[in-house]
Amino acid sequence: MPLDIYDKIMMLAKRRGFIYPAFEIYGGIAGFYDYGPLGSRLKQNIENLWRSFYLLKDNCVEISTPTITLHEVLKASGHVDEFTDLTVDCKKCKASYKVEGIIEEGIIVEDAVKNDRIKCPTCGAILKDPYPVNLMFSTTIGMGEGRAAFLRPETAQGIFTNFHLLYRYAREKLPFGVIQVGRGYRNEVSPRQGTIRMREFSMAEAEIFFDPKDKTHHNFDSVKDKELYLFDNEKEMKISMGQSVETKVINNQALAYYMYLTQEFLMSAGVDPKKFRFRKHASDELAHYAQECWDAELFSERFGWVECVGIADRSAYDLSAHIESSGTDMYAMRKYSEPKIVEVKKIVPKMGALGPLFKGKADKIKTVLENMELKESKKISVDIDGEILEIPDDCYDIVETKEKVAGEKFVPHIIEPSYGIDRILYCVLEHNYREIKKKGEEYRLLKLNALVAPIKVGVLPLISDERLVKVAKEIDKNLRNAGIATYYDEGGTIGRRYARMDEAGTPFCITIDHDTLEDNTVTIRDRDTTEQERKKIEDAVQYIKDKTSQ
RNA sequence: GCGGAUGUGAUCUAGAGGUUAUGAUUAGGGCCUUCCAAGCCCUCUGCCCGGGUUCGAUUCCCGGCGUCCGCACCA
Repeated sequence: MPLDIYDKIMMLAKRRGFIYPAFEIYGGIAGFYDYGPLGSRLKQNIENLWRSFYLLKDNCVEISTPTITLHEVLKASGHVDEFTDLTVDCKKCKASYKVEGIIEEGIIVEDAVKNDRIKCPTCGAILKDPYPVNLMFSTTIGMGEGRAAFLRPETAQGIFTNFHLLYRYAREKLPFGVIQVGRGYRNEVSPRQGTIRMREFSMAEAEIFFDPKDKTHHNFDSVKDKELYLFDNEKEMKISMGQSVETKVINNQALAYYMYLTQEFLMSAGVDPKKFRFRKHASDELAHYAQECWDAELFSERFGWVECVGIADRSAYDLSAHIESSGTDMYAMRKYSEPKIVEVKKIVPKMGALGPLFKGKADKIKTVLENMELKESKKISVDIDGEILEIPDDCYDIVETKEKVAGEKFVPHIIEPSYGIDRILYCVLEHNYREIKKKGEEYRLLKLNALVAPIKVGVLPLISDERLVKVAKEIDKNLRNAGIATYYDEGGTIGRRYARMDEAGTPFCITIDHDTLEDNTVTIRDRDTTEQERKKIEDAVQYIKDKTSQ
């Protein structure tokens, strides 16, 4: 079989130090890859470019939380239950299935298991002994029993569990956004598509907290004429931001805005616009927490359309879950323009009467009474640990007071753009890989965008003449001191060195020749045109800086 | 997870039950060299792992792991 583009990219990636299979000397393990020197830097550059969009353009803040996450967090978030699939194998035809997927409609999984109602969809045999499969890596914290924990399947929960603190940090104003860049872990059943599906992967997530009554975005007007490439599972369309929200193709401004930001980011990272689209999730493929979700998909010649970014409206799901499960107040306040005066009828317990009558239970009764909604019925009874107690009239007063109410409490909604960095990185490599013929010979190059290229400039003395080498090394040092990633090379011929830089995706090369010694000029070679321009050394440095800084 | 195919330096590849396992590319050193993988000389790196059969296994058999294809899975 001829090598396809994936094979070629993985070959180049390994040879040039972008991507290696992890633990290869011990046989390797599916779903794990190492980033080599160039890959690491490319990944960092992509991540930092992403940060510049969210931290600077959108004014989010960044936090960093542990990858090991307490069981309680993921139980509350729904991952423990939703990530666990009851699986069953057919001994006859050796297939395995999710129980949920193959039982008759309307039957509960537990009942199906109990009553032998799971049939193999292929051969019809009755299937027995289902077993749970959880896609999260589990571990324990501490010695002995310890506390149950998982490696996080997403970075988002680390942001949610800090919401009340971050809300204070944002000085109690919505909307605000928090980002996190880090590793996530999923114990995939059979990861098979290189860095597209890894068991440990890098993700960049933003969680933007909104008042559910106001999902507008303050930048929306300035970009409302920009167009988005959308695919609603039937047809592709190009539609302006403003129109997409008006016609409810996209539910709200905020969602549309982060889609736009995503599109801009991916283009700056060097994605081919012809291999990009947003696809809307059908209702049956939505994650357990999502209300609406758009994926940014990038086209791979090997893998087809690959989901690289998910932009979901998670509504109040996560914060509500953590409020209920932890008891922490994670509400936000919608302040009235002026405080409202509200007349309130309150029950004020008389402890002098309650105490002697109910003794040890009096304190609990007091708490219940104080939090009770006052109803019309005359008799008041309370439920204390399952015991219904009637409270005589003389144990409390009903007091009418006027209270100032500053606003109403609500659970913020969350819009979550979530990026799979490794997938984006692979697609960027694939979209920018070129093969051309040079003098009849195969010639490979990576046309990486200068913003993300791991090496910004190759510094090359035309020949290994001592005088040229000396100047070249000096220029190289100055460039690095100016914060520009360089690669100094004096080995072999100049053509070979250009070729090396082309394969590494380096956008520029500075060549030091004999004229340099005369007049302090160098040539700058452009990777994509191979054309050269002669400039003063200082101008060349400035030129490279301008072209490559994020 | 199931079935099939497959595994030789960093990369691509030849090979046979038996001395020191091909060739090319890359990489390193040298000569040469005033702009796109030129040439010449030298050099480094390898039979996926474990077990079995055999006097002898990188080669045959079994298992594991990796990769690829199909099925299932991918919240």
